[in-house]
Amino acid sequence: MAYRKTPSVQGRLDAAREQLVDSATAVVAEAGWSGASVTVVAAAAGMSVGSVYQHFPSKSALAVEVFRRASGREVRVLSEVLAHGTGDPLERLAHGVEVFARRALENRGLAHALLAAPADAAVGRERLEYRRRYRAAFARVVREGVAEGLLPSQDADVTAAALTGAIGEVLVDPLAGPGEDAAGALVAELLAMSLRCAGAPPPAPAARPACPSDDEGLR
Amino acid sequence: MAYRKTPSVQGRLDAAREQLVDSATAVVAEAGWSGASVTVVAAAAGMSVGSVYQHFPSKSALAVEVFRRASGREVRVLSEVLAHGTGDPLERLAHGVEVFARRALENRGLAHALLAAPADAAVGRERLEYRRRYRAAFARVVREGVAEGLLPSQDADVTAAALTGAIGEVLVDPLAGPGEDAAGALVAELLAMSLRCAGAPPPAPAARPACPSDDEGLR
DNA sequence: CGAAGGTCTGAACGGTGGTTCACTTCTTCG
DNA sequence: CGAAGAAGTGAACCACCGTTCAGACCTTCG
Repeated sequence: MAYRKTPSVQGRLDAAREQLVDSATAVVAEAGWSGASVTVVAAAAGMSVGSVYQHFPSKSALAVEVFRRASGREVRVLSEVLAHGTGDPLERLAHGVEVFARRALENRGLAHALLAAPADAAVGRERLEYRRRYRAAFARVVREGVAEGLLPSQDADVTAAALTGAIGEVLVDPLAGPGEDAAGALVAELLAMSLRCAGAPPPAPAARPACPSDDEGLR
Repeated sequence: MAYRKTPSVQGRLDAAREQLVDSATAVVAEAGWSGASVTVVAAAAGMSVGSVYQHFPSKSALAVEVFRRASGREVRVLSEVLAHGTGDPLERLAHGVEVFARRALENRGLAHALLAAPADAAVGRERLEYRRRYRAAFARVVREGVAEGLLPSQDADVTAAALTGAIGEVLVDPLAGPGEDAAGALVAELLAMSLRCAGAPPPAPAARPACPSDDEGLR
């Protein structure tokens, strides 16, 4: 034998793979799945088409990896907030919705690709799986809220599905357009809606003890 | 001239076009947009590939027609119930959600194709438009509810988007599997969730004004 | 009937885009 | 250095699918 894989080579290989996945993610966020042809992705990663197939057996496999990484990040963040955040279940739910929505709004392209954009079959299957995880995370905190008497008895899975769908729907459409300041208001509304959806007691009408956030017309 | 289009010929033509759209709809409901190649659709309609192009200038145009017809039916039914049904806005909202969900569950394949399945760009654009209509219909009744003091002040568009998204999400996944009886329970839960989402007063606890909201541990 | 002018057919075409592979370039180690 | 063998390249390949078109077949009316 006159050649063996040395650590530096392996490092370069790993880095190239990383670079490939990152570039592909950027392309997907920018141009959607349909715009992410092997040719384009390879070019973005600064490698040849053939090299792509050194790292992944097929375009589908690469797409799935891209999806998993990005979705994995989001699920992790959301779960963390919902499960191990501070405050009672309601506060955590509120915080979770806000974080989820804010992150999505900050990277609309990627969010759209992950949540809604047309994708090939393999990615579609993965998407179902990850939606299930979003829902599981929401469902858990809803169940906790019910158990603690903060929320009315309900089917937590349906509520969780609704939250996932609702947030996705609100985000998919240019409801807020490219606006940045509108995003804040949108998130606030989304949050209020989410709490109602889970059956949290209404904040304002009950009594306004210490909530000075009345609509003072500030756009 | 020695030939002019006679009514019977025109009738045959129209019938063929109808047949084509219906068959295409069936194929889409069964196999999704990706399974609806021109070849397959033509075969299903009992005509040759070439004839398809006598009725539509392109595959996209046919797909859009299929989408419009099916979605148009749903929007019409939903709007009718929401806008001109009986009862106050809350009752109409409840009824609307139920009708929407029940119809979708009765034809999951088509519902999925209309609401969620990957489709080509033209259909995607159309989908955005129709989602807007669903939302407009929901938003209207929510606004009425707010105006009549039945619902708390809120951004009706966000709530409407949430309802659309929530129902879609609940339907997309095999939450209820192929079950028939489970559908009833699912619709009931969906309905309760929708009312909460819009901020309708809780049904059971409200009825007991004397603050008897004790958690009696029921499940 | 038969000429005129439709409708209908399906094999062939062309564009797109994933995949391959013969070849070049680089790295390792005796 | 130079043999061995991996990494890297990109033009060619191929499968798929929407679209076309030359000809077959049908309907109308003088």
